[in-house]
Amino acid sequence: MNTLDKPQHRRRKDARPQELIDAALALFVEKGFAATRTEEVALRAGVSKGTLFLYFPSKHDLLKAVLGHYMSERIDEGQALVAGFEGSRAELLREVLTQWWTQLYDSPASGVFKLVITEVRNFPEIAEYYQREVVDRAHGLLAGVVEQGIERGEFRSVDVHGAVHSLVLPLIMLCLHKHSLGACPPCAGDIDGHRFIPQHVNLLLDGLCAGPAAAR
Amino acid sequence: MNTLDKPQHRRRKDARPQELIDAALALFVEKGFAATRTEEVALRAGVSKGTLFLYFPSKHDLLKAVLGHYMSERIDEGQALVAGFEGSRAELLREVLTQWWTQLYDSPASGVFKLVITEVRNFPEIAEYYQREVVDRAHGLLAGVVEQGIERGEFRSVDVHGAVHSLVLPLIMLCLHKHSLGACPPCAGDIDGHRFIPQHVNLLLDGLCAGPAAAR
Amino acid sequence: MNTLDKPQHRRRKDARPQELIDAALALFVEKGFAATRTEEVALRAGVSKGTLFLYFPSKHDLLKAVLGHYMSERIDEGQALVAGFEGSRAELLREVLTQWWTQLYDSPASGVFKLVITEVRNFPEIAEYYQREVVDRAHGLLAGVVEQGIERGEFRSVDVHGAVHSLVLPLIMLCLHKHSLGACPPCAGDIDGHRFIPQHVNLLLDGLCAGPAAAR
Amino acid sequence: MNTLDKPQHRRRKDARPQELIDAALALFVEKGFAATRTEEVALRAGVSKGTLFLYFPSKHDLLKAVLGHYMSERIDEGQALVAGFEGSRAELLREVLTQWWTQLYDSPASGVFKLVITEVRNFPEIAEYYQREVVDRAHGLLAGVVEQGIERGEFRSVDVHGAVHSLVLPLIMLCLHKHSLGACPPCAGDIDGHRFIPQHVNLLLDGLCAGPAAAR
DNA sequence: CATGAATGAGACTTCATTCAT
DNA sequence: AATGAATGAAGTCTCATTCAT
Repeated sequence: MNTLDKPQHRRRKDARPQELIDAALALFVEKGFAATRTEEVALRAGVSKGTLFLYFPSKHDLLKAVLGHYMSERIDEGQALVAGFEGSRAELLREVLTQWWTQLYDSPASGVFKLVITEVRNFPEIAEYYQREVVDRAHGLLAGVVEQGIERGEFRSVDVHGAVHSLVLPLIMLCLHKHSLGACPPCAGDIDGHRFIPQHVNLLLDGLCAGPAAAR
Repeated sequence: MNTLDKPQHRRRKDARPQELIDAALALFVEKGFAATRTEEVALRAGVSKGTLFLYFPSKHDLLKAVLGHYMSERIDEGQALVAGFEGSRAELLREVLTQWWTQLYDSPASGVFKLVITEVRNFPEIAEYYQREVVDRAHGLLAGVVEQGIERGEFRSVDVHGAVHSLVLPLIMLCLHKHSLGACPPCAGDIDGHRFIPQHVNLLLDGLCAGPAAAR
Repeated sequence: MNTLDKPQHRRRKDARPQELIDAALALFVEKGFAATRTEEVALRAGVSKGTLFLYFPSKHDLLKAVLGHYMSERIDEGQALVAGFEGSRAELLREVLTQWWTQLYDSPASGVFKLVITEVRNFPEIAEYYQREVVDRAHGLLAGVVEQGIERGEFRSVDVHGAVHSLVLPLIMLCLHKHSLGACPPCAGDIDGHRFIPQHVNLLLDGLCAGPAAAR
Repeated sequence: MNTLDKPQHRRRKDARPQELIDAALALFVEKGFAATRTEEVALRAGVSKGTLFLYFPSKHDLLKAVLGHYMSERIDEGQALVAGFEGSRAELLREVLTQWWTQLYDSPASGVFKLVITEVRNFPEIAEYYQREVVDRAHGLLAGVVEQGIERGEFRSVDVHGAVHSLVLPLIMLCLHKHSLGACPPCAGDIDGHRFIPQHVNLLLDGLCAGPAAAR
């Protein structure tokens, strides 16, 4: 039977894993891994309970697939952005952190942070993968930019790692908020990420570029 | 019946709820609410399965007790610290954020952030309580200080709420990290909170105090 | 999907609720509702613990299903019997009470009386249903016949409700006995329902038909 | 320490078992043995959980005490009533069944029937005791009276055991009803035992005394 | 491939019973 | 003798996973 005979059917079948992963991400992020039933994931993906297990041998493997799927490519994008940028390091940071992060913040992938925070201690293998493939790569990328900025005299000679954390941690926190308190009725619209991201970057770049700090 | 009549008996009974809450906090933070068995909590508190239910009618009520127990009083401390401080608003922020937050960071209460992030969407009643009693109060406290700083001419005229978020979100994130990736072998010592907290505060105060920002 | 498409599969699934209800009736009647474990019911129905909960959301719902299942249709039969009978009201009572009740007595449905007696105070919703759908309907049916008998001059002018109770209560008691003391070794065969029912009906019809009672 | 030194205390202590038995009867009858908690019994008797176990080694022993306590002496009373009666057997039956049974019906002991019906199959030892000490004695008592009535020519020559059952079963059923459906809101006052008992006895005596029954 | 009925380990919770006070 | 805190066996119910159809 030729593959081309049933394009619709075929396309569905090929898309299944991704549909299941998307459904799983949404539900795991909303309710937590343990509190999400496999049947809910299946139904949200439009298949039946048993079908999920044709594609993923266990709920735990589904979690691993979810976590492995969303971040690496984003970091590739970030690396490309940095590599191709010609201009001041301050401008680069502004560019990277606003554009790149805003995209991430707006996408479902923003939920991965919550999922990792929540589950990493229950599944140690995830820790190693995530630290290596996501945290270290992303941190390294930004640390390189800050270092260049210091070398070029754009930035004061601050602690590079600390500065990167000051830049990035609020952005991660923004993503966490979006999927926790920020998703609850009493505080809807509490924080507007689209306004906050550039404000935050500007404030920190001011700190980085400032002359010998006023009164310390 | 006087409390002193049955010292051993009484003393245990009075201490039990706190012991159970402490055990529950540790385990809920480590493994998540759903993935923690009530028996584990009981055993960690040194009692048997059934005893837990003498003090808390259900696992869910235990969670509520845990969440209600740790934060409010910390914020009272912060308010006292702010109210009693005479000096520049920059110094006040430095004081509050380093001393106060370092204490929080070092205590088990730091885990509450993870617990809230994780469970707030499963238990809507928690959202309202936490937003009102913790988030709003803490944010208001710091926003007041920043506002005073602007009025006094210490700080530039920045967006107050944004600035507070830039100050606070990394500190919350630090607490989350401590109980997630930071607690996993591959990244032990990844971030040193004791170093980072003052660095971060300084960097941001530089940004707040800077003259008309260089190139924006 | 046609029922005939999956004969084995379907036929089992369709039969399950009834099999479970039958098993539950037998065990609830024998041991009482609270003293019967759900797993016993499941095993007696030939399925495993969890399967029961695919068909009934809780043990309590199973009880409601059991109670709702056995009586209403029997009363329909009684009503048909009465409606279609042409002959003396005495004969009709003899017919209805011996034939109809003997069938009931011989069937597992006879246990429902014990179950209702036992559980009605724990589950108030059952009381209302049972009083309305079973007690009132059955009593009304017989009261109608007795009334007709009096109108036609077959019976003396007795208290209708009292007479119906005198007729019916021993028959209910017979069913209760069958499933309590009567089912215990020391008194097996203590009362022979098949002999007693017609004897009892005759004795009472004698009372109903008697001339002005001898010495009262 | 002399017994007379603490009359109040002493009297309480001596009364404890009976108070516990009374409390247990009420609750076991209302909710069933399995569904009644020992603590409820203790509280209703005005003592604490542990105290119950000073007087009864187990919940099951409490049940046995309850069942053994209420019936035997009533039957002694009945025997005395019968033995001392001079007059027609019909009058004797009327006397015994109305006076004696009405007392029973009005007292908490009426609940024992429900308790026995409910629990006899779970506790086989009860069956033997109850059949021997209560059922057989009471049945024998009445059967003797009916037999005498036949011998004296007062009653027609009916089946003695059947007649006794026709007489007694509705009265037992009355007691059961009082503690089951009759105790539920929708049917309060449904049956008035005080009216029904004499009516029923009269109706049956009419049957017993009737001339050669009409059309049989 | 897809389904969904079935399973059974395991979770939360109750409660008879014990025992230190 | 009386209490009531503590225990842990046992019960109800859930849900990841399997497998006949």
